[in-house]
Amino acid sequence: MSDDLRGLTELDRLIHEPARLLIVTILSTVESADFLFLQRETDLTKGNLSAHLSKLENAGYVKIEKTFKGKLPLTVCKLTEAGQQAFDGYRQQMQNFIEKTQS
Amino acid sequence: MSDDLRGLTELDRLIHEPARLLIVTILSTVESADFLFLQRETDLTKGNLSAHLSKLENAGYVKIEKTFKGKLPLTVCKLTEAGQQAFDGYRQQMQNFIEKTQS
DNA sequence: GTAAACTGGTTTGCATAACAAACAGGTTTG
DNA sequence: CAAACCTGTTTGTTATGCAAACCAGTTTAC
Repeated sequence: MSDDLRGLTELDRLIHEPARLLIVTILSTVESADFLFLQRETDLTKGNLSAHLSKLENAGYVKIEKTFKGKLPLTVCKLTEAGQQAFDGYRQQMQNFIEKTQS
Repeated sequence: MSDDLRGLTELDRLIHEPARLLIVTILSTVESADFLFLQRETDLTKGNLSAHLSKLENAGYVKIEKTFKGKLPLTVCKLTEAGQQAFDGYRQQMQNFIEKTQS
């Protein structure tokens, strides 16, 4: 295979998934975000968002803190250093892909 | 959701899949390519390549012609106009995403 | 001349993953 | 105190990627 394209086979699938790419992108622009804010911003269903966040948490890309806002549960999400690096790396790979395929 | 990121939710999943993105990228650089050439270039298994090509064909992104080279079967693949447009559109969306998230 | 190995693929079976509906634990409202 | 609401999680279904197994035909070896 042409080396220029090798990167495509190494894309981080966890970041590559559009819903998670959106979540991570949003998280990269804020200090932290709570569950309902993320739901509004992403338009995902709660179930879907919950599942994606769990995957990102298991990967160590997002840190999730459960607290309370008054008496109601509050789930606060933050991109970790590893998450930020994975995001940066992904964009770098995509940038490289686009450059290599410039028409 | 911030409009800058809206595009992420509209990504063409057919192109977005890394294996197919690789196939389409290769096809965009050649007039046509036969099955075994694509297999060597992509490093996919035959089964996998066959399945991905079928999806691209069903989507109208790739045209597949079955002929013979001597007495052996020969499967020739070409990116269609629709496929080229989908590929261009995908790169445009990704380019836009990268620009909007420039750090 | 036929069995074995090879060629060029396709189909099948399985393990993951995305998605939304249903559920759950707690709280406020009437 | 029951119904509706809030903030999420779990469950069931469907689709997807993957490679092993398969298949039709061809060449090679004996």
